[in-house]
Amino acid sequence: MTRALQILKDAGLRKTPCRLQMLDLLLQEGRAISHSEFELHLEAIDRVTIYRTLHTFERKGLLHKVIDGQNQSKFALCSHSCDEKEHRDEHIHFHCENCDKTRCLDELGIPEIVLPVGYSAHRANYMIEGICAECVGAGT
Amino acid sequence: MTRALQILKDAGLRKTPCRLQMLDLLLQEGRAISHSEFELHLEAIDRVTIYRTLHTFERKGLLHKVIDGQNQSKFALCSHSCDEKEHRDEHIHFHCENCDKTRCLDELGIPEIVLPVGYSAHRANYMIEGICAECVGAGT
DNA sequence: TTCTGAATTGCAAAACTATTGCATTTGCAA
DNA sequence: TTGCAAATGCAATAGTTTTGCAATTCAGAA
Ligand SMILES: [Mn+2]
Ligand SMILES: [Mn+2]
Ligand SMILES: [Zn+2]
Ligand SMILES: [Zn+2]
Repeated sequence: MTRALQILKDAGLRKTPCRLQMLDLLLQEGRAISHSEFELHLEAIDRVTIYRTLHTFERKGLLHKVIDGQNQSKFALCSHSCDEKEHRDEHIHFHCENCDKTRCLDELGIPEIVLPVGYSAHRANYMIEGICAECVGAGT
Repeated sequence: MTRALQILKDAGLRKTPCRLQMLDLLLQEGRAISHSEFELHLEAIDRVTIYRTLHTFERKGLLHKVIDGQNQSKFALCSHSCDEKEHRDEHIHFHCENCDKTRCLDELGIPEIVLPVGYSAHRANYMIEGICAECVGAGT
């Protein structure tokens, strides 16, 4: 049984071509993917179905939305034990200014901050922009 | 001479009603403002002019773009010596889940991170979501 | 103060991004 | 194999940001 199929089973979701292709792309690329990038790879699939699948996957704890400062949401696989009840995706994200790819740095937690009196924190987002390992030293 | 006018002079920008009203709102609110919020306050001004003014101000180092938790862009006054050559806006931002207001925490720097080998950082973004000082204990 | 050219604006249109309604198709468990 | 809820495709709508261009306005020079 393929990895993508296992993920769908575990989430209690039906196996469909759109879902399998989207999971395959995410697994293969190992980074956050935008709606428009899915659209390019899934030629036979309707735009709307991709939007709906992204929402379903996010709700089920398969994906988390990554804010990378461009005006487009990207989505990355949740690595741990996220599910419908609770997401735990508090790690640093890296956006490459050269190739525009966005990656989860799962191993890097977000440093805690002491806030001014009166503020209370629920969630934090730490995003770094720069040049990724693939692009360093690679001209252009 | 009003504060807003002084800012325009210092930046070498012409005085126009749109620019003055936008700076006035930013100075009065002391927080990051979204395009749609400017649009509500500046009734006589065209949407497109607001977009263009935001870009101009950003380029001149008067504003910096703030990404809040919903991937929506907001804009806040630069507090220090930003200009056309260089922005220095590396501080933490706070987005309140209750009132949706976004503020710069200018006094809080962003903790540095050691990145995996090969990555190089240019800029960092640290955003906290939670409840702000104004909203804590204020029902609703 | 008046004049003049460049900067700024408004309006229309286009380009992008995301959501909704509904009829049809599909996956899966009984 | 069948029944039915879940998922999809398509058309339409809604929301956001950019672009082109003609008309207006600002600020410095005369
Ligand atoms: Mn992530
Ligand atoms: Mn700020
Ligand atoms: Zn890169
Ligand atoms: Zn608040």
